[in-house]
Amino acid sequence: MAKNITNPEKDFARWYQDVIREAELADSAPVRGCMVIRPYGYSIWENIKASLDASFKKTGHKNAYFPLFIPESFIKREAQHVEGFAPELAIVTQAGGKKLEEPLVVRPTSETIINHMFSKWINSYRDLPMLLNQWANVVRWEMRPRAFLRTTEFLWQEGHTAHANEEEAREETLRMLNVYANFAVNVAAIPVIPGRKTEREKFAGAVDSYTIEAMMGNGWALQSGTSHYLGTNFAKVFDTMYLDSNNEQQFVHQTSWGVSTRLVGAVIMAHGDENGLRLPPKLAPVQVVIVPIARDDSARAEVMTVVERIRDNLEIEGVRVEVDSREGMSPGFKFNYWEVRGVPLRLEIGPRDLEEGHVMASQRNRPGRDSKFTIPLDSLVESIPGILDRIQNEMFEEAARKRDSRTYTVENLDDFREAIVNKPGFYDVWWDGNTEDEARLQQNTKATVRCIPLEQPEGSGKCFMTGRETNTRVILARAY
RNA sequence: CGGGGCGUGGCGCAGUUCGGUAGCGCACCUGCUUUGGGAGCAGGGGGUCGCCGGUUCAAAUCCGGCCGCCCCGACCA
Repeated sequence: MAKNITNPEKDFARWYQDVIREAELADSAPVRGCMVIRPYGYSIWENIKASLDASFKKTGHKNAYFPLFIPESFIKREAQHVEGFAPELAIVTQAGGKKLEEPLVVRPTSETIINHMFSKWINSYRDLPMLLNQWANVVRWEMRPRAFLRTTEFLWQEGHTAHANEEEAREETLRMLNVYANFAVNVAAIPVIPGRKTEREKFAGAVDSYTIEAMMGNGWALQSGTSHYLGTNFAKVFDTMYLDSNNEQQFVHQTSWGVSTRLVGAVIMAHGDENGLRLPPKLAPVQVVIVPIARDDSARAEVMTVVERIRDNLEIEGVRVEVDSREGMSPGFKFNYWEVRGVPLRLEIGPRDLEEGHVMASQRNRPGRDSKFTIPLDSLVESIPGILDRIQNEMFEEAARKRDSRTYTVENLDDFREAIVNKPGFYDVWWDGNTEDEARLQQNTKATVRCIPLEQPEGSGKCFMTGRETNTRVILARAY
């Protein structure tokens, strides 16, 4: 059992904070709710960024940057938008030593300022679609911050697109949701359920919101990415119009979509175990750590020659590798050090291995003795990429198994009330409720409708809350 | 904002009841010995005890006020 890390079975929230501290992912800042992302945590975010950014570019988007400050009046133009965001705005009223004519909002999201600019840049149907993305920080003064999951300031990307008609915009909305789902599954090794948000849960200002919902280690849900069809809601209040081929003015149809540093939290909570972090190789800042073992100087020299050659060859293969040659620390200490940090693969190389012609390897994702195996020295370098792939796959399979084994169903609210406490997880139920039913559900159980999965089964049944016959199933869960 | 808890070297805590020279573990520094699952010994550095005020010969400790943090809830990427 790892020192300084609470058992996740006993206290999951505490475990989460312990892992963040011990793995040196982040530290709290002097301002409440704000977080310093430390180098190791930040490099996980950089890997997330690099992967998504490539996908955005592949789907035709270009990066741009819009300002941090937004005139307060912009936020107020779209009724739903202002209602949703007003309570959590940080507003600058004074600057340059005097009171400002108009207060400036520190952006909570950029739909408004982007529409302001789009309305200048878009004139003709030939300007469409306009496909932009920005990597930025935003500020939302939430009541209950949690590291990575809900910080006052957070880093994210927000895509903003404008299209000639509803069909194209809706297609874009789902295309980007799919980009997120693919990232979650193939890169973060986290299974997700893509679905539509209910009226109650959708983005302030959207016509429809879509989400990917992931399950964390305690059975709670985490909304891990969202994609919105905004319709013409913002276009109408910002006059974002174009001239169509019939010489008629039309409003653009828009989308916005985003993922944030919350994804780092998702990776921690979906994969971590009682010994700390476990990182999927595709996101791990260090994919392979080599711990050289030597009793004396002459052994060390011999071992290091081999270790350095292996490191250089792995680097040529594109593997992110680090040699832990720190002196005065025992091998056992180093093993634990890198395990807490979730490094997927460890190689131990000492005089004994050189004699026997192999190295000892340990896969972080496997428990106990199963984690250790040997790799022949002469085929070491070429076998590593395959092992990393194997770890990546095993981690996804394990997360999927865990998720599936904690996905249940119930027939009525009373059963659910008990079930969600005794067996936290996803509840896949028939649903025909309205917004009031959702509110009642949350009051009674603290759970919410996470999404209406895009994939719906055949047939019908009785809504677990209203008893009405329906052909819609939804996922219920407690959520972060 | 409601309910609970807590502020004492970097981290975790004891000391507060009953006022009397600020302590322990980990971490850190130096040296020697160690190194295949969180090394040992010796020496050493670091704290105006959250802040302000009061009582007192004397306050981490008693009194008054303030501030902050954490956890649980309402809100949310």
